[in-house]
Amino acid sequence: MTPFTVGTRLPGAQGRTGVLSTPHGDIRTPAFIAVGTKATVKAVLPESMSDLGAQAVLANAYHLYLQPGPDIVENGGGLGSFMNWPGPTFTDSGGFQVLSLGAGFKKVLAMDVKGLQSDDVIAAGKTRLATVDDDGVTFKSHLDGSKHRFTPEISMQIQHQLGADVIFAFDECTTLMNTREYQERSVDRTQAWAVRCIDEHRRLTASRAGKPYQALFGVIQGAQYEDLRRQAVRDLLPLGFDGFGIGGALEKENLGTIVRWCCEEMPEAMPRHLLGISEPDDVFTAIENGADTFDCVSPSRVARNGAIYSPDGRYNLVTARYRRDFSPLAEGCDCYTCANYTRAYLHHLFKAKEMVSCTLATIHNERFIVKLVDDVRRSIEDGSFAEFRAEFLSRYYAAKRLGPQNEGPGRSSTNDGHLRY
RNA sequence: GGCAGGUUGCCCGAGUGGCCAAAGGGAGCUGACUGUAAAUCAGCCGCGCAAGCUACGGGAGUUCGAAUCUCUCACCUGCCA
Repeated sequence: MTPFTVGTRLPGAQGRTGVLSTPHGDIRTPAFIAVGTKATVKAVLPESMSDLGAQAVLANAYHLYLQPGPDIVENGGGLGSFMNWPGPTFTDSGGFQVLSLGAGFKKVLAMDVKGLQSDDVIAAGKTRLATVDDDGVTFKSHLDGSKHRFTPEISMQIQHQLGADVIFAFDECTTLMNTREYQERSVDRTQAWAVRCIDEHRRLTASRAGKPYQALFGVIQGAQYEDLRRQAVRDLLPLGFDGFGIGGALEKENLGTIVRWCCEEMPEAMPRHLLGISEPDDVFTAIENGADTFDCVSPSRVARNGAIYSPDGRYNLVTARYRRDFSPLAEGCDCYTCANYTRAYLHHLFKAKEMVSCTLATIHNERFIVKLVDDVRRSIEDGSFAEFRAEFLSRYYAAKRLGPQNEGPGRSSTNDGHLRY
C-alpha cells in the first residue's frame, strides 16, 4: 500500500512530480518538509507555517521521547493534534541522534581530520553520549544525563505513539570518516534493524486497528560507496516499506550521484525522502535525481542566527551594512515578513535580541525554500526545469562569483563540502 | 574639618615592580550553520604592513625596568565630627 502517485516525469533523469497521500492530506511533490523537532517549528506558529505554504512537518522521536514523552503526545491526540498542525506529519526515528550524540561529527573536526579514517570520532569539546551495538543504541539524555536505550522495536513503539503519518526505520548514520569496513558493517546493521522495524511496525499496526495508517520508510545508508548504496536498496526492497529515506554521510559534490544510485534501484512508485537537505543548489540536484520530499533544519536554524535567503544568495542580516536598509528581506518575496517589515527593522530586532526577530526571519526563510520547491515542481510540469535551474542558480551565486568586494547580499564563502545527517 | 578608599582600553572590571598592549565580561566587527545537544558556535577587537608607537586620571619623581612605589594636583566614594 504505497499511497504515492507519479505525475510529470523529468526527461532523462529520475526526477518527477507526484502526490503523496496521507491520512492528514496530500503532499504535492517535490515538497520541502519543514522540521519541527520538538513538535514545533522553532519560533513559528503552525498557522504561520500553513500560511507560508508548508505542506508537512517533521518531528523527532528521540527528542519527543525524552520530552515530554510519547505517552503525553499520544494522549494529546498524536503529534499533529498535540501541536495543532492539521496537515501531514513525519517523525524521524532517532537514528541520526546516534550519530550526533555519539560521534558529534562537526565541521571543525572534519577539517582537522580530513583524510583520516576513524571509526571512533568525537568532535572537540563534546562528550560521547551514545554507543551503538548490533542490538541497538545506549545513550545518555542530553537533557539530564539519564541513561536510555533505543532498539528498532522501541523506536517503532515510540513513533507509533507519536502517531505521525510517515515514520522512519531506525538506522545507523555514519560519517565520511568511518572506514569502508565500518560502512559495510553499518549497512548490514541498518538492514538487520530494518527487518526488525518492519516486523514491529506490522505488529503495532495490527494491534492498533482503527488508527490512521502510518507509512514506514526504510532508510538507505552506504555513505559514498555506489555498491553499498545500491545493495542497501536491493536488500530493503523486499521488506515491503512504503517508501525510502536516503540518509547518511556524503559530500555535497556527490549528492546528486548518490541520490541517483538509490533511486535507480527503486520502483518508480516508491516515494523517496532525502533526509536533511535544503540548500537551493542541493534542492535542484536532489529533485533532478529523484527525491520527492526532503526536510532540513537549515532554513529555520540559520534564520534564528540572522542569515536570510534571497534570490541573490544567503546573507547575514546582522551585519552592519543593513542597519539603514529599509527594503524587504528579499526582492519579490511574497512572505508575511517581507510584506510588512524591512531589513533595518529586523536588523534592529536581532541586535536587540528581541524574540520576534527569530519568528520573522524563520517565516521568511521557510517561505523561501517552500516557494523554491513549489517553483521547481511547476517547472517540471511545464518542462522548464533546466532553464529555471540555470536562471535561479546563476543569480543566486552571482554575488559570490563577483567576489567579496561586490555589493548586494551574497555568500562570501562556501562550506567545507561535507554534509552531515 | 578628620580618617579611609578609589580613578585601568567604547562600557563594566581583574591586575599592586619585569612573564602587561594589560585577565574576564559586555558592546562592536566578521564568519559559519544541510534527518536541531543551536535565539548557537568560531574568529577579530589601541594605532601601524612592519620595525615600532601611544596607553592604566594630570604632572613630577624613584628604579636597569612602573598600571603597580613616592610626591603633588584634580575629581569620586565611604565612615567620623
